[in-house]
Amino acid sequence: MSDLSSLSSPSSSANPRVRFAPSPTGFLHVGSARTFIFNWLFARHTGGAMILRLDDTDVERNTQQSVDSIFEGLKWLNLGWDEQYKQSERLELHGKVAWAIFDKGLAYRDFTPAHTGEAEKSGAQGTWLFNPDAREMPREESDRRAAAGEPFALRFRVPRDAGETVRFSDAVYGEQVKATADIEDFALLRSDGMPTYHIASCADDADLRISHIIRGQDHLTNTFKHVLIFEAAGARPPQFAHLPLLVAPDGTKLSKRRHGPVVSVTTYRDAGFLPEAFINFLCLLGWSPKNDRENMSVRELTDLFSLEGINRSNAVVNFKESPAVAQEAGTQSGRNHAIPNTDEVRVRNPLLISEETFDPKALWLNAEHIRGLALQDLSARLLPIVAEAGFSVTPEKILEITPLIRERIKLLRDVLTAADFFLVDQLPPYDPAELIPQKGDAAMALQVLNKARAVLPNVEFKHDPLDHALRAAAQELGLKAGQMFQPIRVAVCGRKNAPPLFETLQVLGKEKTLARIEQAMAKLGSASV
RNA sequence: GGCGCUAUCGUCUAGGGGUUAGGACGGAAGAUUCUCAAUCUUCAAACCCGGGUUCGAUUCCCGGUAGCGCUACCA
Repeated sequence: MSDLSSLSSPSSSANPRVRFAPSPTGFLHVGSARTFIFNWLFARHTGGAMILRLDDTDVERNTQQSVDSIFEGLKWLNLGWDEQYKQSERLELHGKVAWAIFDKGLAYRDFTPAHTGEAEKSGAQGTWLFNPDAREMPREESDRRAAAGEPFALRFRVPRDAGETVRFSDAVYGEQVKATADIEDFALLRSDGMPTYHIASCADDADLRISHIIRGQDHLTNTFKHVLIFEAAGARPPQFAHLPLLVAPDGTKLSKRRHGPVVSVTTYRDAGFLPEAFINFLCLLGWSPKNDRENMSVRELTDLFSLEGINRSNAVVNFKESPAVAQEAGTQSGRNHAIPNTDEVRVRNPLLISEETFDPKALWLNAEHIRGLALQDLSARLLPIVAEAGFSVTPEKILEITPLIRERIKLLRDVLTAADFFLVDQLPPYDPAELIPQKGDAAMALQVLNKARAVLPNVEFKHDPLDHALRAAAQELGLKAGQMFQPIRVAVCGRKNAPPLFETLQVLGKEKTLARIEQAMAKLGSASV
């Protein structure tokens, strides 16, 4: 009954079944997100099923906060999944499979106390394979000590015959072979009875009829152990596909502590990335459609995705370490770098992340996707951001503003800085000198504004009439168009860099425009006296 | 230390025994425009090192080096 052979041979025509199996011990980071995405893409491309499984057998380190963070991130990705499981609710299965392996003589009890860890970890560590005393312990003695209540771990009895090998074929890395002589007798069950990752994962993969395991390359060498487990449990190993790892610019693996919030999915969300752009970006790290396409929708990615397009070398997420993080890392070097809460603080202040922190390509792709969005769609995504920032604007107003900023923002949150002057009643203070046009002086600025104030009340606030009126005005004053437009632009926007003038005035409206021109003139007057 | 994986512009990548080694981001310059963007054009920028195989290697093989991973009763 506990043998998995009956469970594990789906008919060959069955649709693929893949899983994403995060362990809730931290925030959902970009590497995990990419693994999820590749699995999802593979499932959708092949018409298979996507399964989400929480690998939560490490009760010590699991947190609800982490579970929440994972779901939060996945929800934002908006891809979904078909089935959902939790390993902690499947412990019985794991135990059964482990003991079935034991019953076949392929596992044994090890009464040696657990390693305390660090001691033999660094440097001089030899190649530990197993404790002969435990491995060779007669079954009677083992049973007796277990019956007496002595704690033990259950270990896999890795074959030790000379020349024996374990092999599997990886869809990305090709044929893999390893001598069993190089594989230690790994644990299946801990002394508290809880399953280890290896047995829980394999038992579930077999039971859930997972056909393809697509996961990070950090599991490549673990896979030999897993093949051993599958075979011992009488299950056929699934197809494996290992993904190259995502690493930081310094080549080390992504870590919240070292690299800050840029490795957390929700940071991208909060900074105003479009989920489809973020997905697009992640797909380009370690995978290529091989046709020079870069900007792709989720639909296109699904069509194009294949395991063959995955490459084998680690990819750098080219972010910049934020100054705060870098500085702190410097301060901490050589110390025990265990400052709690700092991660949390940064994660809760996503706005501290400056645009330059992100991988420039991610930013570019986001801008591309933003430009590709329909106006209605974009404005609908902008609205909540504006509202959350405390501005009360109507959807109609945002819709009017959207085309003016669409080509000028890289992140959704940029709406707050790109369209600020549409949103506020009172312009924040600015330097009156900004009002002075090229090759002009304060008098010219005043002259321009004065003219505008005279002309504008009688103009219809639409692009063309404004265009004609203001160009005519410039001509009358003997000024270049640019010299005419700049003082007005600064008067209404509070800065030189802004969307095209006529559209801006149209959206702003006559009343506000005239009021701001008035204020600008006052500023100039008081500044020059 | 042992075992494994990897190596093309700064970054993501395409390619592959003979190529001007392609694309993209970023950078630089220019065009355009009422500023800023967007857009367009152009430029700079790479096959880790050493052997071997070969008429010919960046490509295939071996070695080195480097990076990464695994080496837990973490996952």
